[in-house]
Amino acid sequence: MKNLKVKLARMEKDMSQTELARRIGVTRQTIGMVESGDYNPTLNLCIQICKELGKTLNDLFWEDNDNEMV
Amino acid sequence: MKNLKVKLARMEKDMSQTELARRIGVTRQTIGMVESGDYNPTLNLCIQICKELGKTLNDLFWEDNDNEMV
DNA sequence: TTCTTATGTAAAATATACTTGACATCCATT
DNA sequence: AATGGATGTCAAGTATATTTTACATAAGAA
Repeated sequence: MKNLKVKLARMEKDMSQTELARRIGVTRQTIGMVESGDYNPTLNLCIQICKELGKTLNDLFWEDNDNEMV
Repeated sequence: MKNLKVKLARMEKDMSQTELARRIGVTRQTIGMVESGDYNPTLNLCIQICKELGKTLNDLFWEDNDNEMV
């Protein structure tokens, strides 16, 4: 299942996968896999993504709150 | 630097490293490294630890809130 | 004392995260 | 039509997370 939350947070910042990857110091492909794959990234990678996108771990990587009521 | 938050959360549940590891399906050493090492665990491992200990990613793995005021 | 449980640590093997390089498609410009 | 930016994907290589096995110490119970 896709991680739409990362993708959305990135697009809200008007940032390309390539740009996000460059800032973090990983490859474009790695970002792609985080967003679109059944993938198991490293905690440090998650944290760096969060910080670059101004989010927290719970925001982007904690269990899906997609169907959550406000 | 140590991750005291995981260790504390585990001890609050009166659970040994071995028991936590067994429930999660990893090795005792892995739990030990998470708690006491400069270590970069996998997101899935972090999530499983959180769920077993009744905590969230932010609780146990987000930046240190140790000096946080309540 | 002896036995057991909990923990720390270390070296070698295995599994897998991440890189590198490449090719393809789609879409917006020129 | 042609160029460039953004994304998807794939195969092979490298780095590192996790396992396995093992040994050691400390503390509590029998």
